[in-house]
Amino acid sequence: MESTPSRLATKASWLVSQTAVHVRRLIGDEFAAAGSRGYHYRVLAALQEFGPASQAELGRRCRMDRSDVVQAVTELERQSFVERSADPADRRRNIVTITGAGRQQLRRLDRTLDTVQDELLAPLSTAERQTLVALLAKVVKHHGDTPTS
Amino acid sequence: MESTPSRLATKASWLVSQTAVHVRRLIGDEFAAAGSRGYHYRVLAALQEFGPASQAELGRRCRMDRSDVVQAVTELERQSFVERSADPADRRRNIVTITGAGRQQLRRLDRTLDTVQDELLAPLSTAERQTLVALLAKVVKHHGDTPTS
DNA sequence: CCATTTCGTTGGTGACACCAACGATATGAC
DNA sequence: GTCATATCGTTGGTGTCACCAACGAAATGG
Repeated sequence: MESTPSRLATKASWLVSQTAVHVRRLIGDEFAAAGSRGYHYRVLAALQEFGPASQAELGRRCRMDRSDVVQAVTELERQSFVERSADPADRRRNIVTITGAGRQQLRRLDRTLDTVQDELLAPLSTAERQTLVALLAKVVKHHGDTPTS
Repeated sequence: MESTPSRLATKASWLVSQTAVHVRRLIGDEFAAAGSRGYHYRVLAALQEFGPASQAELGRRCRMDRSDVVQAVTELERQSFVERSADPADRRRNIVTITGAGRQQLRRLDRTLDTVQDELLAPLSTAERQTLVALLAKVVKHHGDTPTS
């Protein structure tokens, strides 16, 4: 097997990107089989944990663009996993609510996601997994607090 | 600031993906300013480290699809960063060679990439950075040895 | 010699992230 | 109150990366 350039193999940016590729592969297949994708899971998770929310709030919580929330919610609505209703208190807003079927789908996605974590972190010990998660959390938090815009 | 669902924030897959998003943001801007993108860097790096190569070999080294190599090499050729020539020993192959200008571009991208590593890993100590790189390398290596196909 | 494989190429697809602009609505300053 | 400003949902784009199918040309192995 041809080896990859050391310039790449030793850089954190490359390793992160390639790991993310694997994440997408693992999740993509499983989610597609369930008729969902990453964006759908994010929205369902946010609704489950924080209750009904406007699309703008969902976007901020899930790190999604407003326009992508529109599409995700539309697709989830078509699958009867969420409901969209006008906010009487603020007529600009929609209130998005998760349904029973949505909760069920979320549980299903949660299960597959748990096995994905195991596959992804297979070569690491329990301690190493915790270390990796902690370090990545630190990086993500830092960039969340120090936004680009 | 609205917080993200704990389902997401605690999962390695989410943290990896979000970190990769930051990597793309950091690299994307800088590379675009230099008229390049990730694929271009990969090809230039492989050519620099291993010398002239066929497109198929570049694809295997850089984890790129054959068709994506075609486009990247075409664009690099248009910028005079590489040259494409037929392989006399195997008329199916092209031999791709990096040019002087290509080496210069690679050095430029290398520099910006170094500063990107610093920005990305800013919240981590030197020891933590090494740990993170080692853990990710283990994950990437594992999935490289255990290919999907 | 023929089946199989490899190579470059074309022309798609999908996921994710993002941007600009719009009308409708809410809010804050004055 | 009025008016500038900001927010919300929506539409309709764009770019990057990853990937797939199919093709002709060429090499290879049995």
